[in-house]
Amino acid sequence: MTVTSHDVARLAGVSQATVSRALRGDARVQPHTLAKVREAAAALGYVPSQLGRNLSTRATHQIAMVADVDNTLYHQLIAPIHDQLLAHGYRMALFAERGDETSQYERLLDRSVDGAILTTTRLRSSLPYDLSKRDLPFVQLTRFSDVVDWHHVVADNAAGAAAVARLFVNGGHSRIGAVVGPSDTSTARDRESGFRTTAEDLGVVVPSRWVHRGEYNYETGSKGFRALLDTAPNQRPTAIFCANDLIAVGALHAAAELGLRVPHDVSIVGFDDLEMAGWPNFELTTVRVPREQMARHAAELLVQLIDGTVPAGDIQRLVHPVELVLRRTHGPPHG
Amino acid sequence: MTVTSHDVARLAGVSQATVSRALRGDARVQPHTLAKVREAAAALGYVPSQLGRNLSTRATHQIAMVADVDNTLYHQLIAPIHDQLLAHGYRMALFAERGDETSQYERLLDRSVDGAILTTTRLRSSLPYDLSKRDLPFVQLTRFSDVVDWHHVVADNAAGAAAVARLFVNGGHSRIGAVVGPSDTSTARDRESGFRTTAEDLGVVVPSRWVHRGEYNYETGSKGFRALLDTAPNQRPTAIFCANDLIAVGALHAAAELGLRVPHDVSIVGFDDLEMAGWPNFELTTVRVPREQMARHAAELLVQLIDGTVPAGDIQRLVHPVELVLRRTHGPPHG
DNA sequence: AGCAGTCATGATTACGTAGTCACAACCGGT
DNA sequence: ACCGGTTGTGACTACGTAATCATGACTGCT
Repeated sequence: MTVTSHDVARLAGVSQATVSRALRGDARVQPHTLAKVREAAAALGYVPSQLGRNLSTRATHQIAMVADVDNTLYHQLIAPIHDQLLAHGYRMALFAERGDETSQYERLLDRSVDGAILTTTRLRSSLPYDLSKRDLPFVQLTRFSDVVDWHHVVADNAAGAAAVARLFVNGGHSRIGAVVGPSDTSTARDRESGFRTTAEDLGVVVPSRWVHRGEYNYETGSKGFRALLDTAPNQRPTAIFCANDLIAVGALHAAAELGLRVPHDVSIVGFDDLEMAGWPNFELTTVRVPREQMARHAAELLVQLIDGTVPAGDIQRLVHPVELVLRRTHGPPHG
Repeated sequence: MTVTSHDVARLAGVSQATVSRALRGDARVQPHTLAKVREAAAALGYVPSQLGRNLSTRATHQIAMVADVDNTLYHQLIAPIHDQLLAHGYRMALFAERGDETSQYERLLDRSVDGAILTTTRLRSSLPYDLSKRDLPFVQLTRFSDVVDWHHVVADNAAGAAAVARLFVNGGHSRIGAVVGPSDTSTARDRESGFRTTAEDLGVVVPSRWVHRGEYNYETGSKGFRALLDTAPNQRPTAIFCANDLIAVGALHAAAELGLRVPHDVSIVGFDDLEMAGWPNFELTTVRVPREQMARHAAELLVQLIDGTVPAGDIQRLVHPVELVLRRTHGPPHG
């Protein structure tokens, strides 16, 4: 049924080994032989079996991308990683995060992938620890685990959040709040603490009642904004730091529904600089995270870990600088 | 280095074959033996190699998802397909569409995937034809090729577009235009012709100068809208059908920048009903495509083609009904 | 011309699993 | 006690490739 290298060998009148060598471009095969093999392969429509190749070389040239497929942000990481890996001859298998870490575990260790990029790691995830014990090359992207010190590529979340705090306080705000992400992620921790400690250093305390916490999504922004703003004007913050742009968009919509003008009544600043942040109807002031660059960097690092260019023990902790992008959702406080 | 079933066999004092049977739950192994094997496997941290399994069974339980990773719409197909496949024990490998069809070809035929879902097929793509010749099970999702009649799961694009035409014409519009997708896709063809023929049947001709064509993205919407609307009020259409929501969003922003009120000055209707279409700042009238249902349907069909429940020759042409969603971007013409 | 060295190719084997076949132990019926 | 049948397990092999090792032909040097 399936055409194998043996079939090609038979037709070309050579051995299977020669077919294998010829089609992989081994320099040792005679031009004449090469031509015969190529011709036979083409005549039979031969495509080398990746399965045989995988088993023989103990490498699949496939890497696992563990991501949250419901979240826009991760989609934007997928494309650059895919391309970068492809440039090195690797394919991408997508492993959606669905809460159950144990199910990932076996699938990552069954030799069907040469390495992995983890993007949904929580602070107390043991998956990174387990994988490191088993010598599976992997890189944590955007977030990392506290359980084991391991390679990661992240944004300078603390610095970005600090820049927002300075923007607010230096802009004259003294009543500031935040809608932050889940506390078991390194991004949420670093963004929240970077924001709060910097504000405090500048003399403005962010009270806990003005910090709303939730998942990184639209709904958190919408609900969180209402929780902080739906009260008397003198009881509420005049500036809100949203821990990512999805939250900020939810907050913007909630503001519109509450009849609050942005930035006149309340300043809203996001984080990530998703494409939509720049759209005319948002013009969201936010912190630009060099996602594409980070994604490529992570893919590159992973490939180097796999081929041994970077030894697994030489832990890479790559922090990419971020940049405050000033648009139209921030301003001085009024009233 | 790697722990194999032979290692487990040695420790448990049984044969490799018994290990294989025991861990796959074969009923023929004695409870006593099963316990021994399980214990040995756990002690060694044994994980069955997917590579060995793949080669032995000639199945990978992995399917290829060929998609345009730069397009939001496809991201929303990925999650449901992923989950549906996972429920049947299949993984998903992501193959980004990067123009070069020949490169996909080999990667789909090297036995590393059991089947494929194609979402970026163009009308004259020969890939579906080639794959069908090679007996690779696959399903076309959202779009299909004209080159070969093959399984596909699509929305009723013509009916959806016809509903928009009726909405416009019955709502009193007599000057209507459209911003449509690339002419080499079945979606663009069916949406455009459904719209134009229905409008004509109702007595309103859509002139070619009011039909702008481009890729399915924001920029097409923005440019196309300007091309049709940036002229004297009596020279321009009062209603625009956008062939998808991304185009509609681009059009909405262009309208805002041109100072045109929607729907007072111009009605804008999209297609797809992306999540953002319902956001408070858009409230886009559009045609709802049951993406999730279609995606699951395609995944289900593919699994059935692979396991033979549906014979490859029994071509499935599944057309999902669509629904007009009336929001705030359509209305009667003024002036 | 003889010999070490190179080169192209073939023969054989490994990779890790699952499937086939063989076999020994045991069963119950006569 | 003999025999056909069942049952659990082991031995062996296939899957398709790449790597290792072997071999015979040829090269260039003396």
